[in-house]
Amino acid sequence: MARIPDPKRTLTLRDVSEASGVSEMTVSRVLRSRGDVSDTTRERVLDAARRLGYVPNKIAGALASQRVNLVGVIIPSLSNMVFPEVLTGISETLDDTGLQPVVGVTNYSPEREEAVLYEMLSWRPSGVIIAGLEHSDASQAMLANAGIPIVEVMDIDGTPVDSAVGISHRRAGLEMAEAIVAAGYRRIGFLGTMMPHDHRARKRLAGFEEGLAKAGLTLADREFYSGGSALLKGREMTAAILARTPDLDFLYYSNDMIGAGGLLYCLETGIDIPNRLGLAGFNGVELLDGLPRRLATMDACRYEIGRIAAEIVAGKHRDGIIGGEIVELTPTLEPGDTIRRN
Amino acid sequence: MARIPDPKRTLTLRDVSEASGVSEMTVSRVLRSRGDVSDTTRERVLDAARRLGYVPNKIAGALASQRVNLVGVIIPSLSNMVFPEVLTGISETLDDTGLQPVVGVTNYSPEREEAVLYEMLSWRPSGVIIAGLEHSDASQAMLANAGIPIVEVMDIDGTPVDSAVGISHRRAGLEMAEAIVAAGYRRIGFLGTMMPHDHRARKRLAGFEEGLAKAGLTLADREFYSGGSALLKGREMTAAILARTPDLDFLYYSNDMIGAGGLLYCLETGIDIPNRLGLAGFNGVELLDGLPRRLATMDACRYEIGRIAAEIVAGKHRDGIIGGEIVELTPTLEPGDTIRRN
DNA sequence: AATCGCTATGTTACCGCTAACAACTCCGGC
DNA sequence: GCCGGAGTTGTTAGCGGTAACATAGCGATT
Repeated sequence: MARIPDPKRTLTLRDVSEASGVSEMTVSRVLRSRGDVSDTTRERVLDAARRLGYVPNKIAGALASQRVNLVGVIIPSLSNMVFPEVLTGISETLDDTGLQPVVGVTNYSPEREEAVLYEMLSWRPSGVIIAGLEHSDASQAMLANAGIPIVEVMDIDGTPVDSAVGISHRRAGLEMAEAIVAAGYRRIGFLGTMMPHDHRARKRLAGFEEGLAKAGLTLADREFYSGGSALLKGREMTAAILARTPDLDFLYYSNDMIGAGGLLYCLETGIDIPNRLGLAGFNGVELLDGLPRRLATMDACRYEIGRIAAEIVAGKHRDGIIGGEIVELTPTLEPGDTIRRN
Repeated sequence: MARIPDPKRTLTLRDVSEASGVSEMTVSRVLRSRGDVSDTTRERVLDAARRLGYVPNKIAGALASQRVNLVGVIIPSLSNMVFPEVLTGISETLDDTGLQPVVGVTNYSPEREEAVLYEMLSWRPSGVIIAGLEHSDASQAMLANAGIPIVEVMDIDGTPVDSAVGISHRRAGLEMAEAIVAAGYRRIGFLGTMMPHDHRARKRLAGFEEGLAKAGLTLADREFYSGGSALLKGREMTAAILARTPDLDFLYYSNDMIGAGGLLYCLETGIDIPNRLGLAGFNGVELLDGLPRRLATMDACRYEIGRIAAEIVAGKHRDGIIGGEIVELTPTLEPGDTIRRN
């Protein structure tokens, strides 16, 4: 174990510089591998730094260099399965850029989003990736004036501040409706969350109803929930909606988790899936692979969204282009075993 | 929209000070609500700051004040369900302390843990919450010399650097074994992950075998996996182990997710649960509530662990005590419907 | 009226590091 | 022998705030 000169005070460049007999500047150069330093000096410095257990102070470094290797990532929730996957895409892409993601969670609250954004911008990150296109006026203003790359992710139905990467949830809902109608279902129910700030779920529903309307149909019934175990809620809601409107022949769930609950419920109850009743969810979560039947769903391109957003922030996506990019990904319908095949 | 003097340059205290006709120091005082400032001045400053869209620079502030309102949180994974819940406990508790969590993910790799820790410490956080008690020598040294509160969470079977909050996974395994033996099961199989760095899963298994040994039993068979959809893997592994060792009468899963997969498989196959075959998992995840039967499990006190860890870092847990606290929580066995009742 | 004690505000000196530039060494080429 | 340039190291001046202390204003006290 190295001998620590003064256990109370934290080490600075000066300590390393004194321990190795060179100037602070040279130590700084060695530790950042920047500029020319002779091999012997480098070794001596690295040795001293290691021996002392020196950890650089990025606060001072960032202030002096006006450069911060942080990227703010603002998402509504961590318990949703969806966002961790976006994060994975971001992290992996950022890994070889020297940039580091810093995550903030808003719980679908615009006020918290504003607070989190303010806090993040006060650390002067080199970019921000934020879920959704809907933000408070103050948040919009902060994003617009931040002077750094901003990427709004998940959704492209709207006008981004700067860049955007995502899918059209309106279209996702619409296409699902078309597929369901094409499969011959007519009495269709919707089950989803009650969250007023989940704009993407709202847009999917709007697109879905639009798709039904094209075929002259409307939703036969709907059921909403908030909070609790999604799988359990899926069961309960399915039981409730079927009790209320027994002649439904299709249930569209706003996410796979409640869809999976509904699927389990129907299988137990002995309902003939997909003939008597069809089911579909949204997201394409991995979890579904382990279910007794494969729930029809639509992939949300989560990993890909994260990857591209990170590339844009890092300036690696189409070199030269600085901002204002809009990347629309197209989700694919996975019919699974819960929609009739024609 | 406010008129921005110079769109290129980012705003500083000086801009606000000039716009409001007071010194930078007074602006600083207003924005931090520290010290006495007259109401008229305060209003004038706040107005100017709002009008300009000023966002304070915490980098400069932190350097000058030697105070950083960040708490580093280092966890192995986000896709595990378990850690997001710990995070929730941490966030909620930190919320009214002015402290802010910053999350780093290691993917169960000691090397990445070391890198993430180094990166975090270089931002001089006011505390670190880190999962597990096993770290590389370098990581241990960094933690020991950081001069800030360190809380190692999840596990208490070992020696913490500073404080620790968690459960004894050894004992959790042992108690589960005792319960299973008491229920009359004798041919017991284990199914778990192959990750060599998941020390907690390893300790649970060790405790479990210890518990079996007390009754003169040993594991009849075992099956490991890595990667992929846990639910699906649970199915596959269950099929595999039962094919190989058909006379097993109990399956102990290292986590609820694979346990749930196993449960679904067994129900489909028509195996008599819990009489012909008993099942148990670990964690007590909310997901289980939606399953056809309630899987036996043991709660890992995730939320509580997060809450207490955050309190310790914030200095709110037993005021006066600075560090070196060890808090052991005791998980409770939830027998569910998959262990025979006597 | 001089003194005291507040409150409200300003001034100065850093925090720990890095950009920019200066300086010095050593080498070969003319 | 002098010069130019490359390679290496040092010096200086901030980056944008805040702690600590200084100062000004003003009513109350004696």
